[in-house]
Amino acid sequence: MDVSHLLDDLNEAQREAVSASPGHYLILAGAGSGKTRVLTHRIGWLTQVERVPPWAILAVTFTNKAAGEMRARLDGLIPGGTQGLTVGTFHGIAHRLLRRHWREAGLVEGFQILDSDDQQRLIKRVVAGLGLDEARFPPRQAAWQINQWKDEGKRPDGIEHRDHPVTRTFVEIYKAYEQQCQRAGLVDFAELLLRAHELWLKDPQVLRHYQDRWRYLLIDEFQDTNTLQYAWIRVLAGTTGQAFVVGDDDQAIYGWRGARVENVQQFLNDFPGAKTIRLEQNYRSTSTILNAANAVIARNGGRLGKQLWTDGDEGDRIALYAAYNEQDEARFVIERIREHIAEHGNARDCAILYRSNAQSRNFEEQLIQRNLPYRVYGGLRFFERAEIKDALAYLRLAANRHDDAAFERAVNTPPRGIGDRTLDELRRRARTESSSMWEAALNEVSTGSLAGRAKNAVRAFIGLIDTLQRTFGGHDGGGDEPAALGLAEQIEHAIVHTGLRDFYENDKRGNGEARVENLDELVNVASRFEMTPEDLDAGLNELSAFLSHAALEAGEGQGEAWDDCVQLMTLHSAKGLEFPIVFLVGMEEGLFPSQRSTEEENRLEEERRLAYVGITRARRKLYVSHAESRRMHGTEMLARPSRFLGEIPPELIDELRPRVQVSRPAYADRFAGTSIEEPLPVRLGQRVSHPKFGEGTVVSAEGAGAHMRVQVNFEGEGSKWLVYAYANLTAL
DNA sequence: CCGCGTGGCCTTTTT
DNA sequence: GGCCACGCGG
Repeated sequence: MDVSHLLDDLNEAQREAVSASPGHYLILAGAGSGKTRVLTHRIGWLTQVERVPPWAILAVTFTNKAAGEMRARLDGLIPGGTQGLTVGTFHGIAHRLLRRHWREAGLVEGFQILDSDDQQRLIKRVVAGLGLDEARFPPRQAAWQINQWKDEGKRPDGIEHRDHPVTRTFVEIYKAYEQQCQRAGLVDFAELLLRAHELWLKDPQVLRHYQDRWRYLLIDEFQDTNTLQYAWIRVLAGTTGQAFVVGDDDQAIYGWRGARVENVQQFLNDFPGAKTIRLEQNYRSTSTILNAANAVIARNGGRLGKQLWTDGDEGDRIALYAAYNEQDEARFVIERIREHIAEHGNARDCAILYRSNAQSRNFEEQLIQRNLPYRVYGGLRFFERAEIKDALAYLRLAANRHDDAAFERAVNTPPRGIGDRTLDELRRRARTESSSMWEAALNEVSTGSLAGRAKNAVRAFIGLIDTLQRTFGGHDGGGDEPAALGLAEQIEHAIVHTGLRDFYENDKRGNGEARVENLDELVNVASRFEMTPEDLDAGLNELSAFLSHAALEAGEGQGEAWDDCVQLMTLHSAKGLEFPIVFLVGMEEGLFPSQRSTEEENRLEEERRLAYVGITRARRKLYVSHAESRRMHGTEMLARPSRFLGEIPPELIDELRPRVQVSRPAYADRFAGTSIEEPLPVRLGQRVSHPKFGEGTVVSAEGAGAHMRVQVNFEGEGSKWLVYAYANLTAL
């Protein structure tokens, strides 16, 4: 068989990876080095040369988008040859596994998935139910902690320091939350992975089955794996599986959400005989851009080491613009974009990348003013919209009465006279009888102490859900059921008969019209929905499959990627993408690197990797900019240029609009962390006294001169930001 | 139950 | 500055 198409057009390192002999491999793939290509061609090689049956291959990605791209490229590469191949996200694969083995995993058959928003609401109610002070145990933080524990594979009984009062309380919240989920048949994202992992550990037969099946494991973005995902791969690989992991330690930017770059190093220890192959030739950027990226990332310690190179052009120098303020910065960027478009370029060639979402506003305002089309990535996705979740809550409730998260959402949206008082009563009853809200409602209607009006309202709601289910043609027992409604009809029916549509139509808050459109779109989406063979295989019904799909794949943000629009996004969302022209904006100390990351070396290095990611997004031309003054959180702040700018070799930079002020130090010295630091009037760690707040310690400072602010951690009062010039602090 | 005023907060994001 | 959660008054 001719397999030349698998190796032609590959460089030597890529070929080595694609055609590697059996064993474990770590592919260190630099930015733009053809990583996806290597992954897909490796799969082609395995199936066509090594004669590995496709069903023995498992390819894991982090996002649905990445999984979809891989599938599409495989289809192009090995036509018809991908039958039975598993490509999916960690969560998607865990989900399928649990559907198939729900009994062994200790779940109910029709379990549903809780998204982060549902999870947080549920935890909030758990915190309230335990009688805890929400100020001392914020639901947000509790959710974060629980997810962190789950990501580390920990159940309440396995948590250390449970004798510490604060930890103990969080463990209690965790326990109570777990019980609620179990009773309601709900599984959150982290739980999907944890359950699947536990299933393997406690059921050797199931594990054996999958170890025997998936002998070839390919993992994308390996540097982003967390503890549990890594454990998952190890268990699944067992002693027979072969792991081919692809990643880049220099692009690890998700440490804050539990990803462990250390896993890359760990892999070499844990997988016997693992070999490392480096992909360093870059096919994306000019050598100028690569040299800048290499120089910046070289400042990080503990790297596995890689040096990007290209045999392409040197290209333009990097343009640096020092703006007066954030508006001047936006004006500069938009002007360059206008010039580009005027020279018959496309708007979509240009990307504006920033550290935090709030920075998009300035650019959006000026883009609107100049009448340029743009698209902001991120933000609310389709299935995360309130009206969509409202509609789905009715379906969830019709499918499973004990889904408290859905009950709470549906019960009074639209308003039907079931207020907080009534709900508190139902919650109290559900808690004491450890039942679902639905059961509590039933009991309350028959034997409860609710006032007449409230009781009627609750009774009407129960009737509404029952009717809904009957109309759907569910499995409600009765002999002569009407023909079952299709998914789209069910949704349409629910939207109309629950009053949701009317409610949003008459919504005077201005966006009602858009919400109704979204509801209509939901019906459209449902009518186009098709179950995958895996869904059918797992024995899912259409509704369950659709609901899972909604939670697992929240859909696109606004707009379509293919329109000719200027692209605006955070540096994090830009990972994996590339653009001919990139504007890296807001390169200022305190913003990028962000204030909170400058105190710890680890976090600073992660910021630096983010800078590396940003620089390497650009194909032809990179602009970097910073503003000397910027409005942040409502106040004008002065900021020094980012240290990362100073880390780019000066000879690669073209400074636009050279500064005329003589009062400022010359170029190199303007950058923080290079040589001159403006002296601070206080030291970090300095003990100070404040007339009102008492004594405390200076923990950080930002800005300069009259605008300088310091953060002081006061005993008893907590930490506060104070404008140094007015704070009247005395050093102790 | 709704609308409005106030106070606190404030990186990054996918599943 | 802007968003969101909460509390009060109609």
